[in-house]
Amino acid sequence: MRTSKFYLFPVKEDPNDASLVSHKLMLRSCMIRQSAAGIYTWLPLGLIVLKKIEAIIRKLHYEYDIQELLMPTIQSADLWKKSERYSDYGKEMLRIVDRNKNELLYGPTNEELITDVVSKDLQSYKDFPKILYHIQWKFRDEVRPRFGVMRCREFLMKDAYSFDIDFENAYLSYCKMFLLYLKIFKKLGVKALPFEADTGPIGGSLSHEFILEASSGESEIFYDNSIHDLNIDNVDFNNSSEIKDMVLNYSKYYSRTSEKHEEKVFQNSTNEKNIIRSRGIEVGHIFYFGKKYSEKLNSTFLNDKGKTNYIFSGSYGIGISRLVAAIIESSNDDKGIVWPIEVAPFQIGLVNVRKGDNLSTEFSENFYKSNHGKYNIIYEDRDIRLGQKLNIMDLIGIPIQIIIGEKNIVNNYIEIKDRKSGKVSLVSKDKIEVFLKKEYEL
RNA sequence: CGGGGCGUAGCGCAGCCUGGUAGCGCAUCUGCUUUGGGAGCAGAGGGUCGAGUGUUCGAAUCACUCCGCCCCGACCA
Repeated sequence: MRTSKFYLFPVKEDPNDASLVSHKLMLRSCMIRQSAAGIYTWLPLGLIVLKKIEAIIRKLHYEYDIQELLMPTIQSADLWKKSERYSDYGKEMLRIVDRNKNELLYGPTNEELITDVVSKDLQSYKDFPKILYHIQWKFRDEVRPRFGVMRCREFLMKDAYSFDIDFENAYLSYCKMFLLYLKIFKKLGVKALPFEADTGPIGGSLSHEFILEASSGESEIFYDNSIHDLNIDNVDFNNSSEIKDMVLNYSKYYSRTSEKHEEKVFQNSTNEKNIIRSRGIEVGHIFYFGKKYSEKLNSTFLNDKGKTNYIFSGSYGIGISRLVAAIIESSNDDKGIVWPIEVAPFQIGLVNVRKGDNLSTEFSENFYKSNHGKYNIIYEDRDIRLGQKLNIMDLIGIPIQIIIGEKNIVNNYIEIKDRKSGKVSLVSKDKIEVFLKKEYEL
């Protein structure tokens, strides 16, 4: 993408309405625009990031046979009355009445709906297990929306739902999702840890929150620092006992949110030098709730003895729109956003220092034309001052900045700047690909 | 839902107390000069001062009502 064509209107000054760094940077970098309290428009730059996160999540779900579907944003109140959550969910739920005076609602979550959908198809024990997910906009009428897309009313969530024949299998699904979530966050370049958590209005008996450590986070967390040493890279997802053992390994280390925190247990189970008390942003939440919804909605199947049983379920959410803000919150500096390369809107920022210099412009044009299919490039091709070009690249957090200027190009060199470290490398123009491969595995 | 603050040009703000028909910086447009980290000079365009009602000869300014947004707390993905 050329900046001369891209919808990008960065601003220098901090917006008045924002207090959180991520919120300020998202507004300044032209990623989002507010439309009402807790409701935002995603502008091209922001949407690219959102889509990148979606793509990574989709890919990993697909690898583990978890299939995507798409449920509506608007749901009928009937199912919610059956599950008795129509009244329980309270004012958080946005209620709508249609022209025929039918009660509808803008979905805050989808347990009822998906349970209803699958119960018509999953009739035999042979049809299990199944895990389905969708990526859909949700609406929760927050008491106090704040911090930009961090706590907004309309937000994008990936929510998955597992269906099993008994507790044993349902627990295995839970464990699979537990590890999958760790995998996803790692792939996103984000350090999120699992914490024992409250189940809230979703209900159930087993629950973990995945939290990204950040001082501005709303969750208070307590954990054993050794949990960082655990590594899931070599777990075989086709081996049930390996999966369960790995989750068990995690549960050996103390890691709880404030709702579940017990100071004495913490101190007795954790080596003093490993005690971490901190804050963080909840980016994922998984629940096991068994028959809670299948009983209310009468979702049953026949087991191998021909007997009718209720389906066992769990649900698994990742706040995609919140993740965007959370990543920025944990990765920024005084110049702006520092994207992990995995989710950066563009991997490479190609900066032509001076449009008037023929050699630089010719090389920049050629490099862009022959490489924008291979790499994700934003090409600064405008005739503006260098300071602006570089500051914008830094603000919007482009990880690799290739700078083409007359001083170096006459000697067949270009500069490659690393956004995170600020390190600038002088690279021969024929060795760019080698350099990118070696340094960034591109 | 309790407490506080704010609403004036695309953005950030001043003006309000003490009423007299709106100003600054950034951004935008034009011209010239500049050109390796958000340039300089000269000029230009852009505002029913959140909405309504009232007081007044006269309201951005005073009073009342409403709306919107932000922050702190309680609550929550």
